[in-house]
Amino acid sequence: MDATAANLLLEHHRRHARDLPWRMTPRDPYRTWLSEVMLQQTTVATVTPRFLRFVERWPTVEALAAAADEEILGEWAGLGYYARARNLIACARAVAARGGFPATEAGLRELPGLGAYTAAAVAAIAFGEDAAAIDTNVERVAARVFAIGDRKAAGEAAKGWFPPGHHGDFAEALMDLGSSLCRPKVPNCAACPINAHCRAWALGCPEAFPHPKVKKERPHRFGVAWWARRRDEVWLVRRPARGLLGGMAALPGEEWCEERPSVNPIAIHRHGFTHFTLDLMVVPCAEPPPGEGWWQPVAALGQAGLPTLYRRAIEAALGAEREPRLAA
DNA sequence: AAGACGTGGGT
DNA sequence: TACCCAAGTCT
Repeated sequence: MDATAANLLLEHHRRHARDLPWRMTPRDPYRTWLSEVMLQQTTVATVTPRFLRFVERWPTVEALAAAADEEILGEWAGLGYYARARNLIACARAVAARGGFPATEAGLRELPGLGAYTAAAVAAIAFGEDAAAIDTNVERVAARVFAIGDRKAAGEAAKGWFPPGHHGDFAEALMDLGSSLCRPKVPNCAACPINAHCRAWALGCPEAFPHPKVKKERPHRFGVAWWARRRDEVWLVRRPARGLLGGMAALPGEEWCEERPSVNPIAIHRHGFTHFTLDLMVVPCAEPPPGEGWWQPVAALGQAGLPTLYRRAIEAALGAEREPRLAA
């Protein structure tokens, strides 16, 4: 592919690169790794404040490795995809135990939570290795530049495009381009530094590449969450370590199912997950259900580390307590 | 290898 | 409103 286009893009990036908090010089492997994991399927706008809190609380991988699981999971609460946080903990401890991050893509790839993309990104950005980090932005930009419909094929084609010695910068250049100009919808091709090298632009249909993903329908499920109150406290539990919201703080409850349970809820919270929609029925009960748990002061619910599902459900229940007439 | 896995913002 | 999508990984 065209080295001219690659150089134009790098030049454009040097002038227009966004000033993001994980882009310090020299690049810190810890911050590079942490930001890359946070950014998996998550926007820069969402990550930025959370990243700053994280590195203020745990400035080094050793500090993170020494923290308790619940503290880290609580700090991750609301960010979603909690397997990332569980892998983050395991990864930090493995890295601390071996005395630092592996400096190669292959070594990084062995760590929990580092897949093909993240291992390449950290190797290239933090260690200067010529590893091609192919993410959805790179796939989309390449799909348009080369007019390739298939995302994965476009990503493969992009590998030969990375300039030797500049893989980290080039990956960031492609990602910034993908988020600012070469957006999924309504790309701003007129302002693109490489539009003269773009086949999709020449064809007059940049939005036709890559081909759209096939969408599948989201089933509906129901859940019961027990609302056990005592003075100014609520009974919370910790969910099982694996699976959906694994290891996170939660309201106690039953297994979720396909049929609407016949209960008398104080509030119903509808929550959209990636692969299904949930109606969580918050049902008052006199005593906490059997099992482990703790009384959480209502005034300190913000420090409970609740994922958004339960934070919202609890807000709805507290609102219903205050305004019974508005209850569903 | 297709499905599980969260959430918030943009349109 | 409803849908699309985001710096993916794991099983």
